[in-house]
Amino acid sequence: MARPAKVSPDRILAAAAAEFAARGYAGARVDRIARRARVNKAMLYYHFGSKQTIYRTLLRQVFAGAAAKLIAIAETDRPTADKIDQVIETIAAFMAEHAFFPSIMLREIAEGGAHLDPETLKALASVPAAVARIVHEGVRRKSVRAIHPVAAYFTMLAPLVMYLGGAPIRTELTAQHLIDLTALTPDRFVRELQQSMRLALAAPSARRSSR
Amino acid sequence: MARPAKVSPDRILAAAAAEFAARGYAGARVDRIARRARVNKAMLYYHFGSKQTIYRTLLRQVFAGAAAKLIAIAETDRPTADKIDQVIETIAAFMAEHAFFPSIMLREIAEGGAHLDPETLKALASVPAAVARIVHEGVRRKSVRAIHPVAAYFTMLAPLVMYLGGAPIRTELTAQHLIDLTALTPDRFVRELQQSMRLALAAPSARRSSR
DNA sequence: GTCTATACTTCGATAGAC
DNA sequence: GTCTATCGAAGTATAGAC
Repeated sequence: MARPAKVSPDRILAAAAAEFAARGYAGARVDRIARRARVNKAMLYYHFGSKQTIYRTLLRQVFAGAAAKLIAIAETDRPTADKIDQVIETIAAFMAEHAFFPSIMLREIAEGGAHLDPETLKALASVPAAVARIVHEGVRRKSVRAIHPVAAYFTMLAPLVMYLGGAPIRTELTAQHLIDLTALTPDRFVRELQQSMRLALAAPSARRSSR
Repeated sequence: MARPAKVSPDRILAAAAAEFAARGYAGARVDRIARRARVNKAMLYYHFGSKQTIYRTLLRQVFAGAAAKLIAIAETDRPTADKIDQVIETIAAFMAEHAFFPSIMLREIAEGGAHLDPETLKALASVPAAVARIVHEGVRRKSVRAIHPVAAYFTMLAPLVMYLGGAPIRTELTAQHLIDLTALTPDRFVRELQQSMRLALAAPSARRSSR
């Protein structure tokens, strides 16, 4: 559902992703989605039936895609510290590939899931669930300090989502000379975050290493 | 601009805060703001002139309020580690007092500042600026490890914003039995985050303490 | 499957009486 | 300052020809 997309529904979903990310559910315009997808608006209703259905289909796909990658990491049998490193890297890569994902995630959290049906909510929930599972295992094995897995989830992924989703406003703030972002590339940000999380989550016995 | 509010404009701003937080700029309805504020819609236009002006006025106030608290912390002469602890605590308290703040912040980041004028952008920028200043000072004094101050800002505050702003959706996920939030109160979350940040940001020489 | 034209609704904003 | 009534624009969705 990413960039190429030859079939109508896929092109529509790709266009919808950009529109919903930039404007939010309420701000998104069906006409604009149709135009961006280069399909007639009637086609869009022919395939999906409503704006809401497009939105839910899109979110279900993207949450399921992200969760699948995290679950694959969880099922590895590597040390938890490595898995956490991978979670950060993998989500960063996923968001780089699906640039609309951070914005939509930020908006949906703020929205309280108002536009989501139970199935889509379930897909959304599988993301923190997968991360929490990894952290929980680490805590059980005493390689991660005693922390609530959901607290760890937010500590790990919220910075990533807000940093990557905040790219447009940072551009704006930089243009107005209101903030100094010298040398903070996305790549460096990811490495800084990995480092911070290694330090923040390591069990006391496992501390000292900073790689 | 918080809860009590006797004068019309203040009541309008308080109502607008709730409406914008719950629905976003595009989703917010002027009629609903007027109703919530128990003023006639015409009064609302009499005082503010447009939906956009209400939004900008609100955001300028709230960002300035948050930044003021952070600047006060920055100007203290306590150890940086303590200041960082205080930043987390203070922002958490500020968001508890202004429950609409996290949602609006999440939305505005996703929106890329589309509805903001330069002055409001400046108010927004003063929040990360204050935090970055504290971190930068710590790095200079070698009590904080070498990290980009803006990276540290996101690592510290994004979890707080997403966790607190995500309260509605967590309620939803909990009701559907899709996530386990046993024992993760906001208070515990704040303490976990403070702990994580102490571990993540301490300079190598200053490590070992976990209080 | 595809398109044009349009029905129906909602919403931001204002006119104008008091 | 306050209210009622309403305008005009914009938006989702659909009917119906091809």
